[in-house]
Amino acid sequence: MDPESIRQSLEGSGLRCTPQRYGVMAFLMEHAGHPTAAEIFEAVNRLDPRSTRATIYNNLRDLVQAGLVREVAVEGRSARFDAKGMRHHHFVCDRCGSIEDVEWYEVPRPAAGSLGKRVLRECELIVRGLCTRCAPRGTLSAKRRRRVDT
Amino acid sequence: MDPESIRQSLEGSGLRCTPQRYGVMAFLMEHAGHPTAAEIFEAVNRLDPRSTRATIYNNLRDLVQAGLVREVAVEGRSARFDAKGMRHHHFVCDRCGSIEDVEWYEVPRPAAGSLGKRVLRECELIVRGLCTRCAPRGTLSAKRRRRVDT
DNA sequence: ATCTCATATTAGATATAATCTAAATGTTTC
DNA sequence: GAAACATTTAGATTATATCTAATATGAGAT
Repeated sequence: MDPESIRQSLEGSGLRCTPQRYGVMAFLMEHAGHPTAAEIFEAVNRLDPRSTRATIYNNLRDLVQAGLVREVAVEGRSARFDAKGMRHHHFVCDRCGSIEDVEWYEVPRPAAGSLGKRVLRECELIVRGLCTRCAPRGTLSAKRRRRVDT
Repeated sequence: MDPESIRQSLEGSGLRCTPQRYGVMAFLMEHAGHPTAAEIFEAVNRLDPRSTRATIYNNLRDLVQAGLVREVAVEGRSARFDAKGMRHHHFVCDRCGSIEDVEWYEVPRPAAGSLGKRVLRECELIVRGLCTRCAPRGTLSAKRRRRVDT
């Protein structure tokens, strides 16, 4: 990923290109696996410059607000983050919570009438199921399902 | 909402119809506003029988697992819960995090090829924007946006 | 009706995720 | 280089959810 283009997209969005912020953005662009904040924290801190947890969260929030990064909430798990590159939908694994991209295709929007006076901004599709790592093993039946490492 | 039919849907799913569990289920069926666990806890405990937080969470988990209730995760906010009645999509307010139902309509599923060996279970649409309470006031621009009461 | 036992509930502790605070540091503007 | 502003930091704090181990209870069997 070209460092200069990262710098430009940050500054183009009114964000200063600090080493820490650059690190978060660059990591997200190089790792499309939808990491959690904790994973980003760990990965970034194996390199330089190191960041504190608060800085990671601050920068993720700024990047999301600037529209450069998308945050995806998953039931019962930590949020995951995703550099907005090509448009795509999301596949969420019901078992391990991992997120993968699904090739983009147009989805019809709800009729204006059914929305009333609400303002529609975005329309996103979440596909749920079992990822390839989880599928062969099928569904867990244990009542209190334990988290699974991603 | 007919008490007997609630009892039956619980038992039909292999869940004992305890007063606490019944209370959670009945509350969700009577309040389609997608309450959070905390809201359910509060509401249920204004009546009898009272439940502890753990019981509310246990029952919500059991109900979700039994397929009677849906959990909806929202970025940066607590999970919300929804008795599965008629099929519908969800509208999430970007500003206050509230969830409203959007009339159901069929959405095309991703091509099998693009999913690879993943198992598709469900396909849900999330519509984002501003709810009627938030829309007139427009988008907040404050950098550190505060939570808003729902 | 009562016995039995897996299931459910409880209080409180604990874990996890995310945010806040206040001070220090870095950057830009004049 | 001083003022104004933005960012980072360490650590405390909050919010959300889960766990633990003891106790209670519902529902089928007797």
